[in-house]
Amino acid sequence: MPELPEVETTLRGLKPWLVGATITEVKVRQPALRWPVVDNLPDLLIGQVILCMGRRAKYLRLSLKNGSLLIHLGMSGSLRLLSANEPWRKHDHIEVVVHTGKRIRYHDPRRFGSWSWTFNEHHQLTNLGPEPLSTHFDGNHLYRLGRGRKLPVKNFIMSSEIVVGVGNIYAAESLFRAGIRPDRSAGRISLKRYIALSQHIKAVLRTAIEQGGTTLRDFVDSVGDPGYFKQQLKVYGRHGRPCTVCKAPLKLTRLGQRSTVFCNRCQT
DNA sequence: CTTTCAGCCTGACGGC
DNA sequence: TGCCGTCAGGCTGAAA
Repeated sequence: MPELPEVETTLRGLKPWLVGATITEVKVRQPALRWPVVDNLPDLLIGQVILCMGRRAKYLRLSLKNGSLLIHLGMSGSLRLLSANEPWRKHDHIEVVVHTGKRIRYHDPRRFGSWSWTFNEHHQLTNLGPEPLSTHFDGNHLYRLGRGRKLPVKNFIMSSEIVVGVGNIYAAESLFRAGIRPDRSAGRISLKRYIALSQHIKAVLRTAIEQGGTTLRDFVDSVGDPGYFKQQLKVYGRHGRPCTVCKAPLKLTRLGQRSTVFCNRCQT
């Protein structure tokens, strides 16, 4: 599934081909995504120049003169860069063609993703916490915002108003590396441990971005390879199997309707 | 205010 | 073999 590293990799791959290009064609075959795609999207985009592209949280933003397009890949979305017209595959929902002939295809079986247009500010981007890899995110930030909060620390670090881009996989992995139980209350964790946790979150995400950059470098031809970080996962998807540190069987629990794996001995 | 939870959607998988 | 239930997951908005 697209986590922050895949979104970042997608951005880096598409940018050179799209920034500065003029949109010549837009086809929406399936507008029923997370939110309905506006029906005049082609009119809004055709003839416009893509001025710049960026990422905020797990959103990709394409800035045009009149406004901007915000794309979220949801659970199963991917963007493929095509050099020529290709037959539409099942679950290909949207295509954007630019004047050079390059085209991007949006593919999303579960349709949890979104394409939203705005003339000014995207409301989805307000109330977002800092980027995890920025200097605005550190142990002090987590400690300060965690005071008085009773929810489990895993849910806390997965909240986008606290910090963005930490999904279920990376939350579990960084908590294991920091030795913190995922069900511990956010308000009952020391500054020292939050400093360690923030550092592990950064390290895990950085590694995954590097891996994405390696495995998905040719994402032009194949997108969404889910195996890129798998070898490095120490807890996610490994419940019942031995802890890599103490060999005790890893526990499975549910927090906030999310499956959560942890080591009952190493995480306290 | 904080926290919980249903809902969106398809494909994979297990049990019968 | 096929059918049916369950699960997976990010994010929102409503309920508690």
